[in-house]
Amino acid sequence: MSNCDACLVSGLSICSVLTTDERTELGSFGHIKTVKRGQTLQWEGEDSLFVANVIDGLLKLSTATSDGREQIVGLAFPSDFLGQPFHSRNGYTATALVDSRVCLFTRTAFDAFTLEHPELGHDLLLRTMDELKSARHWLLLLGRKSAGEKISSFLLELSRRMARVVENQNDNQILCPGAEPAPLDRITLPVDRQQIADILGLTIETVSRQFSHLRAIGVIELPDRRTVEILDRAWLQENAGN
Amino acid sequence: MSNCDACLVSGLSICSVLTTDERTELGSFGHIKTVKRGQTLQWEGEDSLFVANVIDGLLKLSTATSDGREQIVGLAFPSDFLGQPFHSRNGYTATALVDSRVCLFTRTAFDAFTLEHPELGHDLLLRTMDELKSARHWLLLLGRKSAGEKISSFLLELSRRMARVVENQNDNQILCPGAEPAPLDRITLPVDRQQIADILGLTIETVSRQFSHLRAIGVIELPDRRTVEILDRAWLQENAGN
DNA sequence: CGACTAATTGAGTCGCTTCAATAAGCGTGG
DNA sequence: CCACGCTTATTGAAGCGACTCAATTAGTCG
Repeated sequence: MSNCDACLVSGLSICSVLTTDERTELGSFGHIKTVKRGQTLQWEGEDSLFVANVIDGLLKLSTATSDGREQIVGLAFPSDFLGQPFHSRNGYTATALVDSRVCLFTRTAFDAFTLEHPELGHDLLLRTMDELKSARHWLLLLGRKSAGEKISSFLLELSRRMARVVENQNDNQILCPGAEPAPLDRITLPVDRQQIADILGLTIETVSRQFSHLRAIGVIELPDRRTVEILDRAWLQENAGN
Repeated sequence: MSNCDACLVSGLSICSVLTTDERTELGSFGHIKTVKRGQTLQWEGEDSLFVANVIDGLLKLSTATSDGREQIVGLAFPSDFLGQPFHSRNGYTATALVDSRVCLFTRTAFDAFTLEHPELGHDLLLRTMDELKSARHWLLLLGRKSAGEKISSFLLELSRRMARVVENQNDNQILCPGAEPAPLDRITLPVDRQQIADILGLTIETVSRQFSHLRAIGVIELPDRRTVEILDRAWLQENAGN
């Protein structure tokens, strides 16, 4: 049983639509699980036994071909929902990119609870629609953009999402639904070059070359391999190919 | 006002979860609209004023870059749901590929009705999750598959989906939820080469060359430019790169 | 039958990948 | 604290797959 009142993401996660009592009830059959970096929470195609809220850390959602080519289909940041409610099989593999904590529910119990609380189902719908929207946006990126445009898009998107995470970490009680925090100009990359390649449908060498190129023309700085500093955001926006 | 009892897709569309009375109520503020081939039902980024059920025909859902590159992000077959409930802006452009008919609802009225009928919202959730699943599957295709694998995947997927449409046309009253009809070996392509290219993130020439190659090695036959006959389905499955 | 569009085929180019070598971080233990 | 080894990233050179540009052929419809 988890302590929802102290939950870092209770204001942004799916739980935020519930009353205190309802949240306590849902929390009574959820529990917190630690997922170590590299550990896989669920495998694509296997039985969908659990759903979860990400409390902190970061996970990648991925699919792969039988011969081992991988495509990352999403990233799950704190407060994101994870898993396949009402479905018997997992649609993707979920692996922790850094040590993470998730609030885990058995799928069937969560399903039943959702059916009794339509507002939860409604919030799930909105979240799923949002994910669908960004997945489709990513289709355009993968299908039609050049390597340079992919990198620019990635940096802008990451800057935006990381800002939300940081915002929530700094002050998780004050919530401004819909209000977007200012994007970060200094990003600590949560993923290595190979994973950037797997997100953008490129190779590690191409990612590296594009980074070097952006640095050479003064658009970004690379203080160390996990940090990107955006010097010319406008340039990135003009060259993201949107 | 539309006549739901005579609706060709009432058994498969989102309406199927409603009681007869509810369906009549929903139908009372829906109306049937004809969309001619090439006509656009909604533009990406504009106000989300309507949602719709596809009754018959076929529409493409697409996004584009500012310089005109297009990516098709989905196809809407009869009984598919179209639009952005609970969202103020359209997430994609929807254009009829052939003369089509849709059952149109004003978005706000549909939203209100959905909130009063949780089972409709629940069905919407399941459909959205399904679309998300296939969108993510498509990310793997666009990001990691070769042109040949893309074409193979496309033919198999199309064969599967067209079979469902034909099944429903032949006998729209007998419903076997979950039961998949046998995939078709003779497909009438609902799209031209350019649109196949826009779906697969390729050029028209590459699509054409891949088709020619498959014909040369005896995997398919091309009786005319809108027909593909699958001679060796197993080969396609082995070379679809899943 | 002739004009138009869609599709195919060919030749050449380009961008990304592949393969290979070097360099830079980073943790460990001396 | 620095040397050492390991992992991760960068850079270079060569190859190839898909694209571009261009010409031809095959359908389609008045």
